[in-house]
Amino acid sequence: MEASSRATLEHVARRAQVSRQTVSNVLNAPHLVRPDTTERVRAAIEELGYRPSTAARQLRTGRSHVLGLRIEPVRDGINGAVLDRFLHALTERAQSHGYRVMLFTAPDDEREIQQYDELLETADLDAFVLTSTHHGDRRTQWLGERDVPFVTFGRPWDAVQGPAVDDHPWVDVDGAAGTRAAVEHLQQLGHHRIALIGWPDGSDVGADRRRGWHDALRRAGWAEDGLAPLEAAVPDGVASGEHAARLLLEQAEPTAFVCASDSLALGALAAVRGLAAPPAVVGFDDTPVATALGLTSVAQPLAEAADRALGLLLRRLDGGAGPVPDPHVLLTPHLVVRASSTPPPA
Amino acid sequence: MEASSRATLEHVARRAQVSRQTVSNVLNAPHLVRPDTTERVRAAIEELGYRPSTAARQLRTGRSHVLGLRIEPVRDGINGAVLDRFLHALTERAQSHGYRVMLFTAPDDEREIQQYDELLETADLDAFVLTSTHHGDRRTQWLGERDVPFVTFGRPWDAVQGPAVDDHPWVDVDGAAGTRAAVEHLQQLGHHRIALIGWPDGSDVGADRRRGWHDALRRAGWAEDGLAPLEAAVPDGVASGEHAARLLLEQAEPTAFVCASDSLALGALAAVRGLAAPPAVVGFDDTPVATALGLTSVAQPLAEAADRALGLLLRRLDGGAGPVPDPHVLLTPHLVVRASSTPPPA
DNA sequence: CCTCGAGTTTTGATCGTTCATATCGGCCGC
DNA sequence: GCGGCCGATATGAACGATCAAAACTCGAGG
Repeated sequence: MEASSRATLEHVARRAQVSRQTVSNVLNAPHLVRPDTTERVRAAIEELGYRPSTAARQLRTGRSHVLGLRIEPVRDGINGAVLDRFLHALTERAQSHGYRVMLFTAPDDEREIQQYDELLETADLDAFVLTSTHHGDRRTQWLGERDVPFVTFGRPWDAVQGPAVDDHPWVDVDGAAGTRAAVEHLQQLGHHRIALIGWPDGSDVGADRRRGWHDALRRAGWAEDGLAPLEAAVPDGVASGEHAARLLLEQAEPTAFVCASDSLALGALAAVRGLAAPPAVVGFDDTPVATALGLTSVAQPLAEAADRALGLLLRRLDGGAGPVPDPHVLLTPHLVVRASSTPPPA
Repeated sequence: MEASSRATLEHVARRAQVSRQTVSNVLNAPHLVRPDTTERVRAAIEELGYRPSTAARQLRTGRSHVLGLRIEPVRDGINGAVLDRFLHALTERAQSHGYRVMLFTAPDDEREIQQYDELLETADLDAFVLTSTHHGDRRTQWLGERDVPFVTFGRPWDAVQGPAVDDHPWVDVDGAAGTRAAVEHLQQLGHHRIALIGWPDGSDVGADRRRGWHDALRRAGWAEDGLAPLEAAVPDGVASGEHAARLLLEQAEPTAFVCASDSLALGALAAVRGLAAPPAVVGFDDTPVATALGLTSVAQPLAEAADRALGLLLRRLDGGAGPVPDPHVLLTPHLVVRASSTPPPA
C-alpha cells in the first residue's frame, strides 16, 4: 500500500497517465486542467500519498513559506508570557495558511540583522516578524532597504522624520487605551486619587501607557501640577514597584494604583497588603500571575495581534489583489477585572 | 562589491579558477583539497560573500538541518514559563551547531503525529524534540517505528513492558531529587512536620515529585501511616493549593509545605499568610512568580536539559563516532532558597 | 620507459519541482 | 479545404547543491 520511498510528481504522473507538469498544474493552477483529468490526478495523488517536496519547490521558486522570528532571552520573567502567547498564536495561524515559523536567537539588534542576512541567503526565508520595536531601531531600515517583507509587533517609535522613512506594516496594542480603561474603571468605582506607577523616561511603551492615565485624569479635571505627586517612574520589577507604592502612599495618599506592568502591580499589592483600607491595584499585560493573585489587569489581544500581523504579511507575500487594508493596526486591549480593584473606602 | 543576486558554487568556482566540486569539497571535505587551493577558494568565498543554499543541499542530501518542536497551547499559565526557557536554550544551542528549530502546533497527540508525517514528507525535518511525555504516549512509538530521530524532554513513563519497547533517548529532570532536597532543606531548618501538596494519581511527574518527599520523610523515621495525614493530592492551581493547605493545617498542623508546583505553592502562601507562625512553603519549577514573591522553589536546569537533549540528537544525526554516552540523562534540579522557607517557631 | 597508484581535480548525472516553450487536437471562419 | 487560434497537455531546461566516477598529475617501482 505504501511505497517505501517518498512519492514524487513523476510517480503520480505515471499513475495518472499524464505528465509531470499536468500534476503540478492540478496543484498550482487547476484552471488549466480539464475536470476529468484533474479527477484522475487527484485520485493518483491520494493513492500514493503524494506530498510535494518543499526543498525542490523552494529551489525552483525561491519561496520557502517560512517566517523567521527571533526568540528573545528570557527577560525579568513575569512579562515573558506575553510573547509566549503571541508566538503560539502566530505559529498556529501561519500553519493554517501553509506557512511555518522558524526561530532564531540573537543577543542584540546588530546580531539579529546578521541573522536576517544569513537566513535570507541560506534558507530563503520569506519574511520576518519583529517584536520589541524600540526607539532607533535599525532592523526595520535594514529589512526595508533590502525589500524583505516583514511586520513588526510594536509601532515604529521613532519620531516622524523625513519623508515616510521607515513606513512599514505593523500591529500594536494601544497601551494608552489600556491604562485609560483602567482609570475609568476605577473612577466608576468611585476613586479619585488614582496614582500611576510607570517606567522611567526612555521607554516608548512606558510613555504610551502613561499617556492613557494622564489623559483620563486630565479629562476628569485634574490640573497638570496636581498630577505630578501621583506619579512614580521606576524600573520594572516587583521590588521597585513596592517601593514606589509606599512612597506614593506617603506623598499623596492615592486610593488606587495603575501600573505599567504586572510586576510593578505585584509590588504595589505587597505594599498595600495589611493596610486598613488597602488601595485598589491594576496591572498591565494580564500575565499568569495576575490570574493567580486576582489582580485586575489590562489584557492584550495577542491572538488577534498575531492574526493581523500574519494577515499583513500574507497580503504582501501572496499578493492579495483585494482592497489593501490599513497596514497599521492598533488594537484595543481590554480590562480583566478581578479582586484587586476594590472600591475606595466609603 | 556586492553582487546583485546570490552567489552560487558556480560563481565561486569561476572566481577561484576551480570546479564546482572543489569548492564543495573545501566546505564539506577539506582533507581532499590541497592547502593552496583551499586558500584560493576560501578567498573567493569571502569576496563573493557566498553562502550555500540549504534548499539545494537538502534536495540532494535529504537532510534539512531543521528540528521540529511542537509548541503547546498556553496552559494554566504559571508553569508555562518552563517550556519557554527550554525553547530558548534549545534554539540557541541548535543554532550554534548549524541547526534551526521549526515550530508547529497540534491540539492533541494524534494530530501531532499527523504533523510529524507532513513535516517529514514535505519539509524533510531531521528530527523532533518532544515535550510533555506522558503515560501511554503514542508519539514515541510512531517515530520509533519509522526510524525518525528524536529525543524527549521527559522520561518514558510507561511501565517497563516487553523487550525494550520504546527505548529512546531522553533527558529529564529528577523530580524526586528536587522534592527530597526541599525536604532536607526544611529539616535542616528544624522542621519535622513537613506536608506535601501534590497532584492526584495519574500524573507521572506528580508521582515522581511525591516520591522525593516520601523517601526523605521515611528516611527521617516516619512510619507509613504517619505520612498520610500530611499529604494532599489536588489538581494544579492556586485556589486548590490554598484549599489543600488550609485543610492540612487543620488536619495535621504541619510547619512546612512542599508543593508540586509554584501554582500550588502560591495557594499555600495565601493560606498561611497572616498566621501567627506561618509555615514555610517551597514550590517547584522556580517560575517567575517565585522570584517575584520570594518563594523558595526547586529550579530545573533547563538550559542544561536543552543542551543534553541536543547532544543526544546530534550524536544520532551527525553520527559522532566517539564513545556513545548514556542516552538516558537524568538531571538533578537545585533548590533556590528565598524568604518563604522560614525556620519553624522555636 | 612504462605501469601503477595515491592524491587532487573535473565531469556528468541527479535530487523534485516549476518555468518557458513546444506540441497536439479540434473548432472557427472564409 | 486550409490557415489560425485556443484550450489542454507534454517536453526540456533550470534552480544549486552533492554523489559517483572519470581524468589528470606526479613520483615510485619494476
